[in-house]
Amino acid sequence: MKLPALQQKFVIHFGEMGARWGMNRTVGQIYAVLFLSEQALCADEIVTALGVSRSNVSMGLKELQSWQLVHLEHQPGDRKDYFSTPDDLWQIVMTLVEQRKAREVDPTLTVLRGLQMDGDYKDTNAHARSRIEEATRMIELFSRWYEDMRDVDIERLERLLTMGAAAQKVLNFKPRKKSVKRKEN
Amino acid sequence: MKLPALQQKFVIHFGEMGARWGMNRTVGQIYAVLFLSEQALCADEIVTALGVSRSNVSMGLKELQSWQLVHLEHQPGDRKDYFSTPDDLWQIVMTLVEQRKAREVDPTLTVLRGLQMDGDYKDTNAHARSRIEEATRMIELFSRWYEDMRDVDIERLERLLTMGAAAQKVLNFKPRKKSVKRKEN
DNA sequence: CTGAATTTTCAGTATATTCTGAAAATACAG
DNA sequence: CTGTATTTTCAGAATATACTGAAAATTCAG
Repeated sequence: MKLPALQQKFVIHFGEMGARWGMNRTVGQIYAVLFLSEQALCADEIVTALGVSRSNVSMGLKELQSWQLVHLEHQPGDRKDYFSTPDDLWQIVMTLVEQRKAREVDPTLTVLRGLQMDGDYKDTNAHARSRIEEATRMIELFSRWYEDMRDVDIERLERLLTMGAAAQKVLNFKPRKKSVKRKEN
Repeated sequence: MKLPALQQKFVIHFGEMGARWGMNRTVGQIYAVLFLSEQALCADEIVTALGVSRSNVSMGLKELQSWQLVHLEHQPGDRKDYFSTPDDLWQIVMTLVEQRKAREVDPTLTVLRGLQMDGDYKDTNAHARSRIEEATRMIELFSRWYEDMRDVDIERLERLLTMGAAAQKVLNFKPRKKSVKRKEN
């Protein structure tokens, strides 16, 4: 299971990306290997593909399972664990979004609401209070939207995305807000 | 500029979150302090609010400027630099999204397209090729949607989000795809 | 049961990141 | 210019994170 050069590049890039997504490099790489593989792979195949220790792969797979990004299966007459990613890329994207929401957005909402319940809240200065409330409102808006959208399948989503964009263009006859400055990269 | 307990909690939470968002804890905290403050603050005020070193604040502010999340200004008759966050929360959210896209999505798209240009590409096995192509297509779909949406102002966005959700509910008379399993939190 | 195959755990090590204080650079009033 | 206020840089220390190999735990065929 030595990886061909091209797949190597893919794997390395997803290692870097994984690191920005709250996994670490190895976890990202393990995922990438599984993503490209047609068959489910066992831990040792991943070890040779990536050249990292067996224990590292074991920990990485455990993390991917906690993200619900890989699926464990067995092959008849083989005691090993085999891992694979869903065939449906859309499902993968939704899982990623769901997990990030659970790890980033939901706890933030909990904290923000908690602050507003807090005994000291009324003593906080008006400006800070209104920023906290505004932030809460905005996050709730997105959460609600996301929850409505969560179960759309990909064909419908494509339609909705196109629709949203078209609607936006129509509404946008009026002069635009100045856009956020972009950064080259 | 010692922070009241409630604001302290807010700041600490955004420190944790900042860490998951590719800044580090201190950078997140600096941002949180500025976000809650009505007036622009100078570096030393942030130092006392957070109890970290002056140089750490200096580096943190530099990073926040590179993310375009804070704005530097001056007060008449004062040589110090003062920093603030935009009043418009919507603009802040758009900046965050823009930056993450620039740091996560765009480079990935570049790599994926690069692989397909690569001399070895045709030699790669069919399954890996089709996964790479599928991923490219999906990321392009979202990028295009995002680019269409980028300049919407908040009132319009609220309408669009509501519209999208409503449209989704109407389309959803037909049986749903099974949803991604959710995790409690 | 027993023992081989396999996975998991974990203490210690290696690596990477963040933070600090001191020194250097910059900015500008007088 | 000179000197003071301010910000930035950076080498080294502190901290946090990731990785390994060896040992322990688990699984299951015989």
